[in-house]
Amino acid sequence: MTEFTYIFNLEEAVKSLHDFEKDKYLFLDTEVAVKSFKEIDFFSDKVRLIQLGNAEKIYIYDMFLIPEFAKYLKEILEKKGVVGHNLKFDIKFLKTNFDIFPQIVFDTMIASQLLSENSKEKHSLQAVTYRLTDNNIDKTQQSSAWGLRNLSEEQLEYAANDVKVLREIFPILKSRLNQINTPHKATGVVHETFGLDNAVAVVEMAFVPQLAMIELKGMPVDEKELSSMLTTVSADYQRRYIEFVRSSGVDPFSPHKVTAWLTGRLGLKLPKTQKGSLSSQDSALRKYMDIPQVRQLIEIRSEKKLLDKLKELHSHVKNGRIHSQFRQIGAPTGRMASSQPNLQNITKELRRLFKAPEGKKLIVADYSQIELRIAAEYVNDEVMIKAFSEGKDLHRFTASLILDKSYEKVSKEERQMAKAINFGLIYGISPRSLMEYARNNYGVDISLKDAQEFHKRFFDIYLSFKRWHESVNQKLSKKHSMTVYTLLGRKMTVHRFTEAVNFPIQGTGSDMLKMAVVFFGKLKKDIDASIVNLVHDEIIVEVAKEYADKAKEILSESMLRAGKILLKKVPVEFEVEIVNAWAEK
DNA sequence: TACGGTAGCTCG
DNA sequence: GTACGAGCTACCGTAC
Repeated sequence: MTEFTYIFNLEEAVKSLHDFEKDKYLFLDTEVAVKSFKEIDFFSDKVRLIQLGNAEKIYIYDMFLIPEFAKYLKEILEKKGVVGHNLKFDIKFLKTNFDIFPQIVFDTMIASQLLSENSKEKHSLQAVTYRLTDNNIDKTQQSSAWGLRNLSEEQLEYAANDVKVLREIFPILKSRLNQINTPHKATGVVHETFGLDNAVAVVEMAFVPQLAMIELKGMPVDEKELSSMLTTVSADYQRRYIEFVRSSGVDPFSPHKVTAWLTGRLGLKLPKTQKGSLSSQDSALRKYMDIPQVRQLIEIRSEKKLLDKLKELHSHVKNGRIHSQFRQIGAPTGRMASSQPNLQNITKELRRLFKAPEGKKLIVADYSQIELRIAAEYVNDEVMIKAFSEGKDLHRFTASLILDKSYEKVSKEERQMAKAINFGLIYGISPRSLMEYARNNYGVDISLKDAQEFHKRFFDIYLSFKRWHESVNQKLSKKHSMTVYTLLGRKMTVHRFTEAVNFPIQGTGSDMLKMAVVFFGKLKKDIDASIVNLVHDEIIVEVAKEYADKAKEILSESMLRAGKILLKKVPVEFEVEIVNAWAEK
């Protein structure tokens, strides 16, 4: 049994707050009356209960009965720290229902994810509680009818219990995070309020409310243009699909029938997939592009993809905006993942549909070659650091050294090839894969012999990269696993070579982006500017026209500050532009 | 009919 | 000796 007090009287509610006067932070949870648990609507669904607790007391406030209490809660929730599980959810509802926006938070879900050594581990409150305390909490009431006039004793007991377990898991998570030494000292209000010393955790916690606001704001989209494009593409696709089936007698989306037709009727030679069946993927067909039927097949497939993406986007538009969901730690590296819809893999062609509304502008900013810069800093490669310091284009620079020609004389194609080498080789790509990678991604044909030569020359030029790979290989062959860190101190135990070399680079990139977002949130103050999308090394801000220049300045300052904290030897560069649409840079 | 795995494409 | 990290759709085999 959990001790709690259920409060549905304003006077009693206000009085109860005296018990929290001395606390620096409180434990919080909310229960929401939703129309559909499958499709939670943060704008129209209503918060029923707000549970607040400290070390001694747990109060359950019935917000259906005392809505006026919100203004008192706003006072303390925006001033004190708040501990909760998956607080992005609660923050969004507190914001839409009561205009309450807690910013000093400790999220136990995020903490658990940061500590996790196993990517398959679950991080629900139930799972985390079970792992840390062996206490198996009952979640059957979670999706009960929170809109009922009279809540049952079970419901109230359940609501209080979530706060009780928060109280138990918080100190365990905090102390485990504090046991990890991070190269940068934790500072700021989150560090001070919770006694949280882990710099990565401090950044992640400060990021939670920022992400909540990004989701609520949504990405602006030109609904009219999206609809008309959908109509046009749909008609064109149907016409071409029918024509293709009529002339070839084959369904272009049945891999089995397509490969049989390509090899049998057209006499093509096709590579095998991993499981041994014939592959008809575009990269395998590219060399047969001069055969009209093959070209038509490729075009139909690509138009179908376009059509599907248009449909997906269209289905998510609400009042001219798309409110995608972000998982804050979508990958172990700290990168986010976006879904419903994924706004992180929108093609260049479709980016023009994302337009600032009337009277607004978009600011599109992205770090330049950030992973290479991070890699140079991380392995402390003098040659690469020098090249970056001199403001050289690294792809051109690599090409000039590998091909042994002057920097100025490197052709566009040679630069493209070096780009493939730079990105591939810092992660230990093999010569064979390099050859395929260069062809598939950069349209550059090189022989296996050339690939082997370039592979060797890359490591001869960038000696620290060679030493890095050797050292990782050595450690992994000695033991089954090794622990790797980002430049901020994000930690992971890895078992494979590729993970060991990728994690610090990609992870530092996400550290940097999250820090930049946190800085922007602090610096922008009252300017009417909101982040509307994040794509790994890119920040997109929507801002009122008159503040566009100011917001651009603040965004630049934020990105620079984040970059300079993590990169001491390599200069940070980024592009920032004020635009109407999220079109090509 | 529902679910899980794979292939193939998009992005950084 | 090995590029890495995601999401979404379609297909296909398996379980109910």
